[in-house]
Amino acid sequence: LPELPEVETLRRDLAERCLGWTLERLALSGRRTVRRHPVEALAGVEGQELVGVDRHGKFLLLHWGQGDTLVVHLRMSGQLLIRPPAAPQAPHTHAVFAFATPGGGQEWHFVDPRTFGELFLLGAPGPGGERAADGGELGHLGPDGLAVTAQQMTRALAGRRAPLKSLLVDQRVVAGIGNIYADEICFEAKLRPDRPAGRLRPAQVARLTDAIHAILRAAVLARGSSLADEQYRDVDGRVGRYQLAHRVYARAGMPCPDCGRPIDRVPFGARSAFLCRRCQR
DNA sequence: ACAAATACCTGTAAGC
DNA sequence: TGCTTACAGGTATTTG
Repeated sequence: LPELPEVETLRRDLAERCLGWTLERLALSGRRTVRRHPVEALAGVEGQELVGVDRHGKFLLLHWGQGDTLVVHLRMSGQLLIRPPAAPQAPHTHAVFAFATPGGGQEWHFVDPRTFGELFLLGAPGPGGERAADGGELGHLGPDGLAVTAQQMTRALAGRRAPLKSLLVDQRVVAGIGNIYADEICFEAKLRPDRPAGRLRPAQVARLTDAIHAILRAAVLARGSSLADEQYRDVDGRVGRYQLAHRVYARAGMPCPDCGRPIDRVPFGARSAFLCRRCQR
């Protein structure tokens, strides 16, 4: 599912191929796709040129020529596909961006079976006319996972009794990590995901921060993870390959790559955590 | 202030 | 075979 590496792969592909394209029409058919503000607020983006593609955590930011920023979040099952003009739409296509391009025309199809994903215009007035407070709709996000420092992690973890994994997936602490990469990061750092977050020694916080950077960077290089359902696809519909490098996630019973002991699956909230009891303390 | 639980969804797989 | 149930999980919201 789309976490930081998958959204960063999307960002890079769009920035490489789509800058300078002019949005001629944005057709929104999904009833839940725009829900933070009236859908009409997006009409103003039509006619503008795509001038920048940014990312904070799992949020994709599309910057347009007249200063608007359209935010895309794929949540669980969202995909953004580059398709030729008037290409057939896959089931659950909720938005179609039609562009004028140097080559003639292209489309983006926003596909999202589970409808958790969303689009919104940064700073647009909400249903009651109110605007988001300081920092906008993204103001709650912590530092991006690729840039977070050990000092920032130390501050965020201090005094917290919650399990380490809970804080790794808390977007206010560090933005971009989800269930898959939290387990992989804990393994890389040799720390149990269920240990209290506030009791890490400075050397362990440093190891954790290094692990965050190393795992996320490696996953970006591999163009993200596609799980068994192959739900995650890039703009061309291709799967990632970092799932081949997973060492603990969804690998219960398989040998730990470092010590050979079978990987454990332990209940974690309403879900699970995967870890090696011998290598992770 | 913090922590834990729940709602939101649908496709897939497992179980009977 | 066909049905029911459990599970996958990011974020906002609610509850404790």
